[in-house]
Amino acid sequence: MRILFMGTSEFAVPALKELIAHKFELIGVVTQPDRPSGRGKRLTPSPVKGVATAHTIQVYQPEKARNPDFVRTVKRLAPDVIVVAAFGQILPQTILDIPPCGTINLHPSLLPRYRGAAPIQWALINGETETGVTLMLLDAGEDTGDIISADRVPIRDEDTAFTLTRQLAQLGANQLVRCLSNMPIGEPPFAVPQNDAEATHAPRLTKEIGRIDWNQPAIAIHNLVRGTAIWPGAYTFFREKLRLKIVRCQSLPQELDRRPGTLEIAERQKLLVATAEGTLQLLEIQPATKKSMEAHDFINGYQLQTGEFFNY
RNA sequence: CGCAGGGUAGAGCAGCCAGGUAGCUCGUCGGGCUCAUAACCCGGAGGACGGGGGUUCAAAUCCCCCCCCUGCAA
Repeated sequence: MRILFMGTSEFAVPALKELIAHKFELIGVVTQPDRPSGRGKRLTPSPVKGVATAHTIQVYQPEKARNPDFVRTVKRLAPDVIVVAAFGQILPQTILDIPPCGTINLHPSLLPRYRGAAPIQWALINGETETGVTLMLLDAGEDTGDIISADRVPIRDEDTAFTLTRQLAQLGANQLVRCLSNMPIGEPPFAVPQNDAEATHAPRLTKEIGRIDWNQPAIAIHNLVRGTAIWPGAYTFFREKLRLKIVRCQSLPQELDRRPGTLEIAERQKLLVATAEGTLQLLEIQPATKKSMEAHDFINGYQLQTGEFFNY
């Protein structure tokens, strides 16, 4: 079975690796073009490209998937099935029509919930206690295609976008291998339509979403920290201009009886912040321009005093 | 040539602009106080200030080159 893989980010890597490990016939890998990235704007290949080239698989990097040249290329490759995972571009119907077995997409949520670009992040931000990864047939809509299968996983309190992404990526990869191993010949796998009435949307995060509002309950802020961990991070401002990213924290039920955003140092080493409801204990902090550090070191190095506050 | 901050005791920071015996908080070691302590008091160890050159009577501080770290941006 001729498989064309399309993916870009870290989430797609386990899927590609599993396909390689199980010796599926990969006729090519499509990924986003190398982008200027990182300090100094060096041209950087996507994580998926790194894996593909390491296994000497042909790589295609169209600027636009709907580009006629690229569509012709896909036709020429004549894939039986296209597998998509975190590719980052909308595929035009002209491409979806090509593979006789359909285009299979790996989506890290329990569809129809959390359709869109940032399902893992929003599930965490919303404080969900369960999520999953869904295998579906891509259609013209955004994550609206028929569902092939889904795996559920509980979200633990210590989960962040990092841990969940890693976990769901691996689960999804296994699920994909299972599906491809049982594929019918010459036609798409069995799938059932989504219930659109239950659909919710998980749009791409923006930098502004990471800005902490201390007038929110401690639990909500803690969830924001977990959900934005990969990017943009949950941040606030200290002593007027210093941007601080909260890397790790914990929400406590106790009330500080201070204005939200006010700091309190407890037992010489605990960094507490008053919120609208409950208290947030900061465990790990990263001031802009510094490496992330323990709250304890932050208190010592910056000579923190109870009563100081965060601007927001 | 994208913008910007930084590398000073085990950790986090100050000192650098206006060169002249290296400082703060924490940790650590020893002693004391205490029923006891992560609390408090006293004392000690630990740093050729990222690397290399230069200027100077004198460089953590001024000049040049290199290495490394980080935030933003993408």
